[in-house]
Amino acid sequence: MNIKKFSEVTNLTTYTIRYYEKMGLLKNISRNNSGHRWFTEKDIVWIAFIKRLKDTGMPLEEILQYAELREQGNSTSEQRMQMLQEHALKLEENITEQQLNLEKLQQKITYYSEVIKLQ
Amino acid sequence: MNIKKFSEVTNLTTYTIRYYEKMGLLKNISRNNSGHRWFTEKDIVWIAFIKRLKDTGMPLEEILQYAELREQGNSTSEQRMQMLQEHALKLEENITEQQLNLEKLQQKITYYSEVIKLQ
DNA sequence: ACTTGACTTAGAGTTAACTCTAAGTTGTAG
DNA sequence: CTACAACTTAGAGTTAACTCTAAGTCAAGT
Repeated sequence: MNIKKFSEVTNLTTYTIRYYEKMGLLKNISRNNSGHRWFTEKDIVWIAFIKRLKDTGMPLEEILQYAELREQGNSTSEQRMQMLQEHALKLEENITEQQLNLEKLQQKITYYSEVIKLQ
Repeated sequence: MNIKKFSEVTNLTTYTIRYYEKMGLLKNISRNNSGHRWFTEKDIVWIAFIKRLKDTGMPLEEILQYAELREQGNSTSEQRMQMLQEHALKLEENITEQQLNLEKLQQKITYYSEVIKLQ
């Protein structure tokens, strides 16, 4: 598919897609015979994974490191696994923290509803 | 306490504290007789709340709106409660999403450990 | 009196992650 | 064969949230 279609499928703007390619997150994107990018299923899967890492708070620079290890093939599996393990641990901690934050907010909301009742 | 001490207590740099004041998040900070800011317990509590909103993904602009309602006194309690309710809802959704993300990452880690075992 | 160090201000600089512009090329429809 | 839309590139501009600089004031210690 062309970049327009890919941008619809991935929900990224064409700007962002080219930016990701320029910074090295997307490699070996094939081109059709008029020099335009041609994206495939594999690219969709890879972008989905990038988005998951990003949405869970991994900075693009770190995702780039992962991408570069991936580029080097199977010999880097262990390093990549380790990156994911560390990230998953941070994520777990973050979820716990957010659950506490949510509780505190709900307490404050309850407090507000008491105050409003008395007005 | 002076800004140095306040920065230690709140874990914000003095730059950030002045920035928050300049943008309107901190109002009516008192001054000592040489014109230096003088922070109190109330300011610590308020900063802690700002940080909670920020850490749960609320942009400073929105926190500023909240701060301005707060400034206007009790008549805005209902609006503030509504802001918090909407925010808490988003946070709840986000936590659910992150839990799914964590599961997916853990699946990937499991997959990696299988691959590595076979190498 | 003078140095030192913490404070003050306005405003400039930085960083991450986009987002856009300008100038040019290519493929298809009329 | 010409208009037009979609693509290409390099590089500039934007936004949020800081982060720092420069130039100055002030209080305490020697």
